[in-house]
Amino acid sequence: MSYGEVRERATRMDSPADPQAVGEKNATAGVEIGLNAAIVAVADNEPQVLVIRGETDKAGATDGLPFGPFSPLHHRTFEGGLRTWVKHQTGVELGYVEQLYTFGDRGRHAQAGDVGPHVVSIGYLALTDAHPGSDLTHGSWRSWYQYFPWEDWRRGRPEILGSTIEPRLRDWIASQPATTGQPITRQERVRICFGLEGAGWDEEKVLDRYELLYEAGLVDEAARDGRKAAEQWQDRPRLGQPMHYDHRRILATAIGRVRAKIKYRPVIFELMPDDFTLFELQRTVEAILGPHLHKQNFRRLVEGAGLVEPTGEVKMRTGGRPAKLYRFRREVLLERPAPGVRVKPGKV
Amino acid sequence: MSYGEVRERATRMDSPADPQAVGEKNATAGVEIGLNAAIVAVADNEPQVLVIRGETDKAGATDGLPFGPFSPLHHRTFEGGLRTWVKHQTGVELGYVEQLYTFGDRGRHAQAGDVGPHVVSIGYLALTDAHPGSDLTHGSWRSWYQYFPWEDWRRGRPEILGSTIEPRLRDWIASQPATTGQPITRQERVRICFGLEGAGWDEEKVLDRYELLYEAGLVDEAARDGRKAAEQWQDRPRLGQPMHYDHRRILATAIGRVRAKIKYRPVIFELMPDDFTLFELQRTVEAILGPHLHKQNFRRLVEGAGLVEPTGEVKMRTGGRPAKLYRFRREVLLERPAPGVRVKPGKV
DNA sequence: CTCAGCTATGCTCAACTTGAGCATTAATGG
DNA sequence: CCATTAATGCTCAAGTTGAGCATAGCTGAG
Repeated sequence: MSYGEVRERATRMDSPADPQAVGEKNATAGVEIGLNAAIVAVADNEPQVLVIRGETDKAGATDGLPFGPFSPLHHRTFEGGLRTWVKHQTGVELGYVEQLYTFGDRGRHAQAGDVGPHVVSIGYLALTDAHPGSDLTHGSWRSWYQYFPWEDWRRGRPEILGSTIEPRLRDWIASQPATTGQPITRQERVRICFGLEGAGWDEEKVLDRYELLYEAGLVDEAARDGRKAAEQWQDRPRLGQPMHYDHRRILATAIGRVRAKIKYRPVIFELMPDDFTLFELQRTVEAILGPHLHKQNFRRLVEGAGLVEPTGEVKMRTGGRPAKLYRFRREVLLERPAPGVRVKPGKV
Repeated sequence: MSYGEVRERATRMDSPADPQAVGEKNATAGVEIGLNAAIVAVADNEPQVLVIRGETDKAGATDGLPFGPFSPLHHRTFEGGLRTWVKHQTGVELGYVEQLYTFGDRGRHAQAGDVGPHVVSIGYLALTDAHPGSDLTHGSWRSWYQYFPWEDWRRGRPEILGSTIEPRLRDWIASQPATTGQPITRQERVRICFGLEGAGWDEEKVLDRYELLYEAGLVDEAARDGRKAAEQWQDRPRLGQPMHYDHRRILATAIGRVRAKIKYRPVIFELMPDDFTLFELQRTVEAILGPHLHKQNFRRLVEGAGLVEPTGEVKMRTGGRPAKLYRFRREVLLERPAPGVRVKPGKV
């Protein structure tokens, strides 16, 4: 299957304020299609995302997701186009690829005052077991929790929630106009999204949380897009590192999707080497999901679901008793309708 | 929130072979954006989808989904654009709206030999409790099982599976080239998708089943798109009514998505009147999902999940004992992280 | 060489959920 | 008034889940 020739070109990240820089062939049109990919790997128990470093603005360097124009003349399918330019641009061979969402809202994506060609970006999630640090020609790997520090619950509830996010959200709640016609109050939205007042943290609501922070004017992107920011919080610490355009939103979508997906599809193995110990698998799942999992139950779950089989080897030097090595059992795809790591967050 | 003025225009369905008919402003471009909506309602215990009748070809009239071009000049958001033109075109006020997928594969969407402007269509799912038969200005309501008869398991396993689909698929399996490099055989794909040999029917795999039938050349769209069809099956009965372009594929995506969604989001109530009996609710869920549900357990589930509350009224003339009327409990959204009708198909 | 320390792995148990069916209640139509 | 038809209530066995105790088998310090 040939997807046609591919133009190599710098990523859009190199010229973020210049909409004309993309898609010469389509420049006269009202609409251009761009593909954005959240490319995810796990290394050293950290969920890594491939970002392109942008130029430095007053707040420091701003990262963005890899971006490539889609030209129907060169690519037969979106996914084919994506795989090709990601390979050319970054050297990374993608494994699992899934379309996330098509973003086209004016005012959210574009810079303020944009009246030029409209860019519709199709967000993709891609998983790979590429070793971070290997042959990247552009871009670099970053922990996704840099951009979403409140999503990392592996060492318990993240500091930033109590210290910074909650106070700011309380202000936002307090400033709600009395004459609200909203079906649901700010207070209740915050409660649900952030699991306050006993509501429980739902690790899949990554996008909801980000959008709420955006709406409350608490992430840098909000101010940049012209949204009235919460004045009193203009100073540090800011809530996670911002990204170009709506890329952090796309990343939030991606994180939420992987977190949901690993529960009913064995995509976690896209992020693992061929052989692994059950605890390594658990660490990877925890890296993705955020919270700690109960070790013995995780083991029971994974083995019971027929997701893995022992290789017969053991891994020594674990720091304790040697651990059996396992591999993914592909046959599980033929046996169960929705195989996945059906974990629900428990205790350490 | 104003989405700007909207051009009223005939749906693309009126001129299916004329790619130039859409998006005058963008005609010079390589890419145009179209929005397709699978608009779903339930009436008389049938899941209905709003279709536009196309002109008659040799196989009879071919239906299509409502289609509207997206112009960034006129609409601020995709969803806003969608709601507006659906309202103008068909008179239907949409309730719940959700983006499904962006389709852009050449050769699948387009007519054979298409080298003109490329159309990227963004598929949407919309739910409404509009009464079929009410003020439709264009389009008409059709049971979605017209297009997917094998998905209707309410009266047991559909006839068409054993009588027609299985024999044809067996031929397809038998004709698999021996030198296959596929990781998974045709036989196993069929087994998983169609729940053969004890694999169990998964009502959410609507798209997988349709795509497999397409690949096997067993749906009319496959032959139309130039795919080598299974010669011996050119005659009737054909497998479900075909649709224009890739619209049946979009509808399959929509059906699969609703079937999955109602299990963890209370979207089923978008399809219900304000007050209803639990059995009416069950019938609606069954219409969507396909299979029969265990009545007492359904009741336990729905009440136990806090999804509904009694209105205090009863409905007489049920044919037996009067049934209590219930309404949707909106508060459930604030109480549970993922409220929905968590049914799993059981027996009658 | 031995034991403390550490991780892997095995096993148990109570609480809860789920699938299925029996039993009872309350209308309707002749 | 009774047979019929639904609606509704309840029980029970089997399976799942959350949590913790217990044992196994390395490594490194002393």
